[in-house]
Amino acid sequence: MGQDKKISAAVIHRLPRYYRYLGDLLEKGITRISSKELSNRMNITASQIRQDLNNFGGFGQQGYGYNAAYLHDEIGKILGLDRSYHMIVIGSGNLGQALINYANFEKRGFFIRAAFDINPKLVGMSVRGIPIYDLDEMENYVKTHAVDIAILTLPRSQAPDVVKTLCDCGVKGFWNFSHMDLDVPEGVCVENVHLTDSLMTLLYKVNDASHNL
Amino acid sequence: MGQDKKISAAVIHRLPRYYRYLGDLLEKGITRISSKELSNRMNITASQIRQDLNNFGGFGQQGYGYNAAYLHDEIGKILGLDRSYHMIVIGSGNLGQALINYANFEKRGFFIRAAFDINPKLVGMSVRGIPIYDLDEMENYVKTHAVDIAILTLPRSQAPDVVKTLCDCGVKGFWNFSHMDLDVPEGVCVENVHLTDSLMTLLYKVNDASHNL
DNA sequence: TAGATTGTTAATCGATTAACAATC
DNA sequence: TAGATTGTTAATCGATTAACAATC
Repeated sequence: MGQDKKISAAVIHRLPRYYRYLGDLLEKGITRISSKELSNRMNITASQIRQDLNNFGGFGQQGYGYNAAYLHDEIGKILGLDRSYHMIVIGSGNLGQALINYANFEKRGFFIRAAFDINPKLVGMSVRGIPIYDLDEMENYVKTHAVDIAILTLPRSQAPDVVKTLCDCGVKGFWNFSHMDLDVPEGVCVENVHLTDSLMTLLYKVNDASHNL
Repeated sequence: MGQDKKISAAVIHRLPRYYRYLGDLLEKGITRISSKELSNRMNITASQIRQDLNNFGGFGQQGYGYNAAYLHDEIGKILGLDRSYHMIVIGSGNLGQALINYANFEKRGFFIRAAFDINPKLVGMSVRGIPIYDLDEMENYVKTHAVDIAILTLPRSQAPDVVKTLCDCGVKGFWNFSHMDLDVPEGVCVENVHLTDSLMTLLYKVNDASHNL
């Protein structure tokens, strides 16, 4: 990416949010934005915005601010949105199918190419044109097709075996919706979406707020 | 919750993970665990575990460690899992229905009581026994039923109006899957699940890892 | 030029880690 | 009692915020 020093997780997690806000600005026809103005909209400090961006380069201009379209585009490149990705869904139940049906992914260049399941009722079906194959065929599929990312929407008990197989086949990215932390080799990346954990966090906040009335 | 000093977001986000690991230990029949042993399993430091827990009280015993069942139970109480919650789903498309179908929520005491949508094809249907009502009926429903949490799985354009109405009716918790940051009054809590942001974060990591080969 | 706002260095704040006395 | 491990204080580390010189 050009930058050398290690970027902290906190910064990386803010990048998609910057990207989203800049996209919104463009839709509203706003072409120019200062860190001050963006900080007001995003509820963070202008200093943090400038620090974050300067991890990757100087995208602004003194006295002017940032060109929204240019900055949007540059953050897109930093995130890797300037190319497309092949994805597969492992576990084609409700959540897996919901993700397959989410058409917006394609606009961003995320293409779900195949889905897998062990349930004979699902195998052979297709969802929005995406075929659901038997899980037994997964290994062969991954060996014969380029797969950038595996989306794990399967029960946790099955996750470790599947992950092992996919790692052995060279899959480097896992978007993990199974309620389990994965053990992967060096160089393999995991992003967890632990829905139950997320909901519990909300409960804590709601209860805490009601106690502090 | 008894504790007085403010608990940081970092700690709160780790609580469900502790809860999950302790539940796993119990399933394996492990009754006793030291912070050292737990730190090995969770890949964090023992020091952090002890610091985190001591925000809420002293749950362990010198020379012994922690009783897994007791600690699990106590963290459950801290999270508010000792009571049940009424939830509604706003936006009953693929993702909304997938969440309704996720039966595990009920085991934890999270009950989805009703769903809403504007799509006439969905209104009148029911999913796993949960009725889908017209969005117009939402306000009346919330005024006549106890609703702890609203799950927002609707397009972002519709989110602000719905949130305004629900806040006015006294809903205090939002589990937000719409691709937008919500503006809510003091005392109302939001937990965001920004799926696209999450996927972009994964892309960054995957690309970064491949550059550093 | 004068005004605005960046990029960047320095100061502050908070979170994590280390250390150890207390104690089971 | 001796050994183990907590609860808690102190040290370190990193992230956020503030400040300001550079410059468009």
